[in-house]
Amino acid sequence: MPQETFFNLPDVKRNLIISAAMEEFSTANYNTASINQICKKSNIAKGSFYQYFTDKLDLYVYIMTLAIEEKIKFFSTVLAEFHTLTLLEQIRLLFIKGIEFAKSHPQYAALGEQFSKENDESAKLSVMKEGDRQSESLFMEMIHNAKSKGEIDNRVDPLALSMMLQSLNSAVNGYMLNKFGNIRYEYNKEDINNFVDSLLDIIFNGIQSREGDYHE
Amino acid sequence: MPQETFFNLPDVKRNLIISAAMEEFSTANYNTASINQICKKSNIAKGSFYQYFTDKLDLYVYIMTLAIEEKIKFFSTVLAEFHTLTLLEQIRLLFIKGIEFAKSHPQYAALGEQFSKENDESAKLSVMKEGDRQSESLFMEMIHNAKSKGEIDNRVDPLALSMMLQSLNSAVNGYMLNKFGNIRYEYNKEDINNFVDSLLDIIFNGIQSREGDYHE
DNA sequence: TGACATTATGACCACTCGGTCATATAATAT
DNA sequence: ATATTATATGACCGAGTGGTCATAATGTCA
Repeated sequence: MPQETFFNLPDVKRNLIISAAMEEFSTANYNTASINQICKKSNIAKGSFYQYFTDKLDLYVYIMTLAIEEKIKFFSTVLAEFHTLTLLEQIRLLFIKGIEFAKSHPQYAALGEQFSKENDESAKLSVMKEGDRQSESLFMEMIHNAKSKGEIDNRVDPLALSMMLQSLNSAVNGYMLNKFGNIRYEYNKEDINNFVDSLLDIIFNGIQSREGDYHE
Repeated sequence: MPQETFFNLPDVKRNLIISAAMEEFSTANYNTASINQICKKSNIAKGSFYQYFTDKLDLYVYIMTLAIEEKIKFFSTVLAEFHTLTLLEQIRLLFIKGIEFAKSHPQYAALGEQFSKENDESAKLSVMKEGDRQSESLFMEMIHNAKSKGEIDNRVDPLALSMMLQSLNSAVNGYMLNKFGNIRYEYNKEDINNFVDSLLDIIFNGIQSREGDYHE
């Protein structure tokens, strides 16, 4: 955690440092990101930086924690109404909300992307000790719930499905980010919904030839 | 491409350099990987290195190209008999072979992992200019083939399915690598087969409750 | 043996890195 | 005005980076 000095800073200055750091860590990985650059971008002296943060790792964990908190806040309203929904609706909501988050918080999304690619194990561990961990078990919980309600077939392997959903979730985000990175979200809302529904259709109905209409 | 001098080297020495470089590039990303370390590991002087390769990028592209060629060689026999198989068999074969490749060529697999996480865009571009590109269109081709044969439902979105397969393919590999990284492959052959089949079952039949047996 | 081309070497260059520290400045309290 | 505390600063450190180059060693002909 940053020193008290950092939080005593005027808001403008503190936010400047934060956004400079976010820019750096969303562009480069832990080892490549440069404290010097962050200092330059935020117009503070090197010595000042080390009065706010004990070291590079301290800053890294702080920034990543901010991103995680923002994401949790964004998803909290969704999760609250989860128990009223079917598995299809739940997954759909998670996918759509994930894309929405990336659209409305591109900086945070880029930080998450970087983090998932991070090479430095100790940096990764330090961040994970601080928060998160829930998304993995979230899917598992959803699956078990749905199974007990008879929403999904008994033959489905929960572990395989969970891995599948996790993988798809991040793939969809990455895909959308690359594809529509610079276009305004509103414009593609329909496309995105259609794409997500196509994915869900595969997951729920399979790809094998089937006769007639959806037998839902 | 390396200089002629490099290929004139005695096999032992040349291979030592190659394996030292592979070790480095499978552990660190492009910017973090160190020429100095590679020289130390392979017992050559810095000056010698720069008589073999024009610069770091030259070495990087060369090493990655070797890995790609090895992977293509490994898959070529499989691809040759593809036209005789159903989509299910094709996908199954790709998944299983992918895991086998990672097991029997862990170094190459690690290089691929690193490459997929690479931050340096110019390094990535240089490698892609040199080879590859096929896996993306391979899935699409398979899907269109299967559709024309009536193997999969008309309602399935080819793009969504292609992305799904790609994503799952790499996820399965990463998952297996993490899970069984240090255990011998033979030991888990059954587990792996079962897991892949669970995934394929979901893809082909969906997860929605269905009555009776597989209606294949 | 001597001439010539090929390969090997490591000190050296300019640069960047994360981190330190003595010192200067500003703010607050007495 | 003085003493005390909190903040700001940038030169400096040791280490590592990719890359260069004059020089030394080796191999190959005549």
